[in-house]
Amino acid sequence: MDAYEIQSNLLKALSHSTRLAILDILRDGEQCVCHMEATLDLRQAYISQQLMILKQAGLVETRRDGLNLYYRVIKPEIFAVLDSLPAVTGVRAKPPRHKHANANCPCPKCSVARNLPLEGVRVNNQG
Amino acid sequence: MDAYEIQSNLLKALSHSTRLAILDILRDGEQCVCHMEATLDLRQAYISQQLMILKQAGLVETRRDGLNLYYRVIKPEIFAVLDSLPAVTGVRAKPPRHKHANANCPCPKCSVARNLPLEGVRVNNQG
DNA sequence: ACACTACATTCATAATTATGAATATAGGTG
DNA sequence: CACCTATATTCATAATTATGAATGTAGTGT
Repeated sequence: MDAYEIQSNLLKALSHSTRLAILDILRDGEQCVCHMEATLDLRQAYISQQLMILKQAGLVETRRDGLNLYYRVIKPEIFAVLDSLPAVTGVRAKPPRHKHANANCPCPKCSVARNLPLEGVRVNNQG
Repeated sequence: MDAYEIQSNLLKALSHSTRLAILDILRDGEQCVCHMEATLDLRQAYISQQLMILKQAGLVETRRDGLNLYYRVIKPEIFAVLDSLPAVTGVRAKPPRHKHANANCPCPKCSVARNLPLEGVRVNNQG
């Protein structure tokens, strides 16, 4: 496989809007699948498929913590690739933001972000 | 079409080894189709197809000069995209070089580069 | 061991892309 | 206008990708 094929394979792995969104989510560091599911509002199986493609391309890795699998980018250099696109296209995506209020993502990060009491802890309900 | 789709469309236009090679050829400025044909050793119709894809993606433009059509990149920013790839892949393609000695590309640039006498001009043949 | 949770995989098919072969066209020249 | 050259387009099909539906599996708690 010559250099151009290798580069084009990388580009193919990147050239999908869902995968671009996933990578943007991973800019802030590792995130679990359920987080992406809630953020992108897409089916879990679908996201998993896209994650597999990124994994096979050698762009992401996983870490298990209990039930949750956390994905992270292992080639931060791809962000330089992504960041070079707006100069060509003239558009810049604003990273998808998980609306914690509506989502019911059970992963630790989201529970905290949502400012919900942790299990077993109770705050006084006013109303 | 949202920003991610636009970006992924650009990436799709780039994610093909022949098109990457064509763009590298165009780094030095405009080139005619016959030049690419000789350089890449690919059929004319095939190259023309790839050029159409680059054109539809808004990356290249043409200029006619007599019989020859010269293609040039109109978004030099794409070179920044291409240049960001080696850091991820670890490989760097060396731009395809047209071997003037073997090729018989009739375009002006190539004739000159080959150091051949122009039409009608004769140098003394030794032998 | 059982049930549940978080995630992965397989299967099927629709959609798109890749690419060769053949043919068309536009511009130039005599 | 007839013909040549450089390039484009159309057609057909193989190959790949996209994506939903269904199902499988590993880890966790009881």
